[in-house]
Amino acid sequence: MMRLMDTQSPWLDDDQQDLWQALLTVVIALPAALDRQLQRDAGISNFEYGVLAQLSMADEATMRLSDLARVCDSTQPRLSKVMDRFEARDWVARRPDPGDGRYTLATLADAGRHKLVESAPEHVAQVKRLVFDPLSAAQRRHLGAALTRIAATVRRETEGG
Amino acid sequence: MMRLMDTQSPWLDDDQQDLWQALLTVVIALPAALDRQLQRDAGISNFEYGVLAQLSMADEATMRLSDLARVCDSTQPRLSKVMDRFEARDWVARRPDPGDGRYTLATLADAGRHKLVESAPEHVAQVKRLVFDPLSAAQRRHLGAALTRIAATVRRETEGG
DNA sequence: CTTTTTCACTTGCCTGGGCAAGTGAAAATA
DNA sequence: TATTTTCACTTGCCCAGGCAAGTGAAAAAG
Repeated sequence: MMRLMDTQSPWLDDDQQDLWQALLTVVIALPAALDRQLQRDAGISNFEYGVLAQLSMADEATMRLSDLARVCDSTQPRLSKVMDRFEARDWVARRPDPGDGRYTLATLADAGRHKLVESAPEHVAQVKRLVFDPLSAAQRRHLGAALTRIAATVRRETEGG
Repeated sequence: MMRLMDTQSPWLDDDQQDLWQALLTVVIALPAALDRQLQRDAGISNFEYGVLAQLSMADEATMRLSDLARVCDSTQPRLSKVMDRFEARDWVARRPDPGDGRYTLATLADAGRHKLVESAPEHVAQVKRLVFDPLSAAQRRHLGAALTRIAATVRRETEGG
């Protein structure tokens, strides 16, 4: 029930239903599993880890908050509050962009980089165990290609409104 | 930086990094996009939609809460609070399992089924647009296979502790 | 039969995050 | 130059969800 087979119908067919269920499990349970590991071992969330990692990869470990929000798939208020916490622990520093006072530049501080380097190995191991180990090399390639397309579509949806 | 190429290293190589970034975007931005659509059009979250859908597919539209929590990848407190809201709107009814008073049976009520049927078309259309339309038939098969493996691994992680 | 343990579920407390309104800076308009 | 609009970011209010403690029922132990 709740699904008809006609390909033109508004419903999903059986194969689509299976894919969709698997994707739902992944988008719900995978972040939860990553959060549990990082919270237990490092006291930070998966999202916070991502913010530190993105900053660390930027030139001079510095980015505008709006750019950082975009690459982290974050809203501005959410990132703003994460930066409040990070600044309180001296993991990052904020300052107005000298070129345009509307922007704010965030720079990863030593303590923040240390936190990232310290928590990375266990986190990466968890990612490998949950995502890469179950797949063959070919499956990884296919998965990467498919996810890249979906990610691009979702990003357009998010930004375009 | 933050990534070395050695396959034995604790880091991800470039291809893995790309896959991982795409997966992060999907697990973060896809639920957000689904939530926005459902919240706007139906006033419910993606998770709440999933609860209604799972119940609707069960025999007699009735399930034990613990089973429902499992198929929805939910904790028990989270599901318990969703059921509070649903019961307040007469979308579901809860009663003790006659066979074992520790379990609670949840049954989808008419109003709940109506809500599901009413909100399904736009939601399914959104899923098709964001997930299926960007992919070829072959990519869908490959994606389904890969996600099924990852989902199984994550479920084991979640249940096994 | 009584007591203890093990369940399934719920409740309370606290934090994270969404949205909408507020602030301050730069650009556009007059 | 003065005013308005646009932009990047922050703040306040509210609600969802995680965790740990609490409740009530069934099984196990005595």
